[in-house]
Amino acid sequence: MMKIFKRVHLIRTKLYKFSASAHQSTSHLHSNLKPPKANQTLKTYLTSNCNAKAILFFRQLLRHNPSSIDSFSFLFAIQACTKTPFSLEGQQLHANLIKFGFHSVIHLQTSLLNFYSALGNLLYAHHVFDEILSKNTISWTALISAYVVNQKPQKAVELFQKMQMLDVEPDQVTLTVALSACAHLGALEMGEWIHAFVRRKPELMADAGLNNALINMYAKCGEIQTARKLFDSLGEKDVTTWTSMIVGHALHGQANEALGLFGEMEEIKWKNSKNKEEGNRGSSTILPNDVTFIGVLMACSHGGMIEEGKKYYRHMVNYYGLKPREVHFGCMVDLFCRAGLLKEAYNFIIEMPGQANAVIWRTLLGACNINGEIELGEKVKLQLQELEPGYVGDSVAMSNIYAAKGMWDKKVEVRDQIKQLRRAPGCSSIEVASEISEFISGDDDHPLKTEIYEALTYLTISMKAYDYSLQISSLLEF
DNA sequence: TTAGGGTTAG
Repeated sequence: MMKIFKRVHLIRTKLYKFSASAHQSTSHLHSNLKPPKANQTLKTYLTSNCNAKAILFFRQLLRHNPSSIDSFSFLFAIQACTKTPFSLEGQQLHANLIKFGFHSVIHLQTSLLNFYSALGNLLYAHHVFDEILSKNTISWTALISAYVVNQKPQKAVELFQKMQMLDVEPDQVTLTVALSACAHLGALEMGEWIHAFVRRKPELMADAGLNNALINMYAKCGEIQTARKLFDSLGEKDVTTWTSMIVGHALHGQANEALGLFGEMEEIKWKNSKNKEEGNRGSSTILPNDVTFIGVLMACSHGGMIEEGKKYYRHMVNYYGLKPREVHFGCMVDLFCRAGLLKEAYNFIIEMPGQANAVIWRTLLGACNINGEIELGEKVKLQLQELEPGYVGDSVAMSNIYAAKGMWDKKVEVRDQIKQLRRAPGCSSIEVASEISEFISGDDDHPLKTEIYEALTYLTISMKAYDYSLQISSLLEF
């Protein structure tokens, strides 16, 4: 163990020296550059979502007119890579901005953090954050957001607390992101603490996004009445305010409340269009979006309202012209499954455009388990075998279906297959520490488990960071 | 001309 810590220390020292020397040698360069016209073009591509064109244009500048590139050009180019995202091009930009001496420009660093987060690469995102010398509220928020977006809410909350300890003042965006983490975790106490913090500052209380995040947090933490009270108290409501509340009611099985709110939303729209005909000015119209319909369909599904669900689905497509996404198909399958209409669910999956994902098939497999549908269950299991062959849960569900019907031979057969699956080694992220990695996976109750995990985490970060600095130098050609 | 945001099936 000591050897690992020493190694980690050595790597960290090397990295620190690498990053410090880069800052010293090049940080003066960007300040002398004049803002070029080229940035206008880059920005136009970016706002019209022509991200590939933005990258190609940047490449042309780099090859033929590098003196016209400043830190703004890099910023727009990184943003173009983040939106799509373009993984390799973004990393090449990272390498090039180091070459240009822009690596300690905080706007670029924060943008890079966001880029790596969009790739799902939290190690690099965190490493870019570590390299920021004077971390501010925005860079902290970007890091916390990266962990939330990548489904690590616990880490996000820890960072939010660390930020407080370091006396970095959170703003409305930080609090919104932190509330999202609380909602994911069901961390009501922390959510309430944030609400109390918000109440003390009038400028925060006026922020629409923050209020929406509060409604969502209360609803997800089981405090649906508090959520509704807050919702009713808000004067200005946007589509997300309505959607958050509809989803909240739907999750609590309150289908009538959810659908009632959706009705109110549409009523405002009707009133407004009538006002328009009569030449009066009404309040601003709020159109439901595709997420609103996820809430509506969830309400129908949780409330066992099959016909209503089908009706709203048609309404979404035919009246609002919204294109259903995979998630909407999933809602419909869930709707049929909860009502025990497994054939309908299966037909819906077969007829939906594109390939159904594993989650959708798994919803049906779960329903087959509850309803003892062996034949259909086997058919669904074959699909899942294709999509995610190593997923043990599907085999467990299948073995339960057999067991419930007393088909013990079949059950034993599947159980044996599960054992085979488990024999495959778990994912060990670090080769050098494979021994420890295996040791942990075999002993969940080990008294030093936390310490070992900590050491492994540090080691992973350091190794990755080292590898990252090497990659940067090999990527300098763009 | 700059960086970070909320709602999304199981």
